[in-house]
Amino acid sequence: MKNALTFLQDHGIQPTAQRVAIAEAVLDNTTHPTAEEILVDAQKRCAIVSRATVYNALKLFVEKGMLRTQIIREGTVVYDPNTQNHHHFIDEESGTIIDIPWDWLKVQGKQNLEEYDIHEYQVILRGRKKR
Amino acid sequence: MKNALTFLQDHGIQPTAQRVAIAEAVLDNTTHPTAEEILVDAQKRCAIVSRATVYNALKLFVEKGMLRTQIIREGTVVYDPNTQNHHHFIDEESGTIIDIPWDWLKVQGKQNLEEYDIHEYQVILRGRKKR
DNA sequence: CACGAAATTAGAATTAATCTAAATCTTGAC
DNA sequence: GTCAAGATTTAGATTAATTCTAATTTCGTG
Ligand SMILES: [Mn+2]
Ligand SMILES: [Mn+2]
Ligand SMILES: [Zn+2]
Ligand SMILES: [Zn+2]
Repeated sequence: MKNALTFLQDHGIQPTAQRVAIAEAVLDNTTHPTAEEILVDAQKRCAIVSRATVYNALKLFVEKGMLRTQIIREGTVVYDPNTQNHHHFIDEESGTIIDIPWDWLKVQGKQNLEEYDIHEYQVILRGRKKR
Repeated sequence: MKNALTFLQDHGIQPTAQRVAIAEAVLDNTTHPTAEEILVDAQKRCAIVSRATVYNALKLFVEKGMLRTQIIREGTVVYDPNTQNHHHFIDEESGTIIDIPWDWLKVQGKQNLEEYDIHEYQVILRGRKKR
C-alpha cells in the first residue's frame, strides 16, 4: 500500500489536498481506471476536487513518471500505476483489463525488426477469463 | 489491388456508390486511417458521401469481416483492411502505424495463462523507424 | 409505375478531453 | 508578519470523435 503523500514528494510534486486524494484514488488501483472514475473516487476522499484538476494532476503524474497511460480501451485513456514493463489481458465480456507479469511471456524474433529502433513493447491479449 | 465492388459483393454487402467509394478509400490503405481520413478520401472519389454514411458503412464493413478496428491511437479508432493476424509498430515521432507480419515474432509462455481463454493477441511495439 | 425496405443525410446530441481566464493558495523575500 | 510572484484550482466554454434522430432519397421487385 503506497503512501500517497510520500509518493508525491518522492516524485517532486507539491502535495496539495487535491493531489493527495487523486493519488490515493489511482496508486493502488489495479483496474486501469479512467479519469472520470478517478474523479469519482477522489471526490469520495472528502476533498473538493474538480474535473479540470483531475486531468491536470493525472497529466503531471504521468510527466513525473508516477503513472503511465495505456491506449487499450476504445474512446478513453486509462491510467496505470504499474510503471514496470508488463502485458495486458482484456476480458472481452466485461472489458476488464488485467496486468500480465512481464516474465510470463517471451517475445522472440525481434532481430527481424532491424530497421526499427524499439523503445518499448507489450503483448495485448483478448479473450475470457475462466471461472 | 482489391476490386471494391467485387469485395463488397463477396461480403454480402449491397454495393451503393457511397459504399464503393468508402471501400476504395480503405481497402488498399495500409496507413490505418481514421473515419475522418476515409471520409476525405471517399469524397475525392467524386461521390456525394456524408460523414454519417462513412460511419455507418465502416461499422457494416467491420461486422461483415471486411475490415477490423484497432485501438492503437489515442482519441480515435483506426481502420485496418488487413484482417489476418499481425502485429503493429508505432513510430513515436510521426504516429505512423506499420503492420508487422505475424511470423516475424513468436510469443512464448502462453501456458502461464491457463486461467485465460485467449481469443486473439498481438504485440504492439513503439519506437522509431530507422533511416 | 408503385410500394415497402434499405440507404443516406444534415444536424442534434453525447462524451472525453482541453482550454481559458479568473479566483485562491503558497512561498520566500523583506 | 506582510505581500507580491508564482503555483494551483476551478467553472464553464470549446473542441473533436462518434452516435443518434428523424426526414428524405434510392433501390429492388412485382
Ligand atoms: Mn475503467
Ligand atoms: Mn490516420
Ligand atoms: Zn497495466
Ligand atoms: Zn494493421
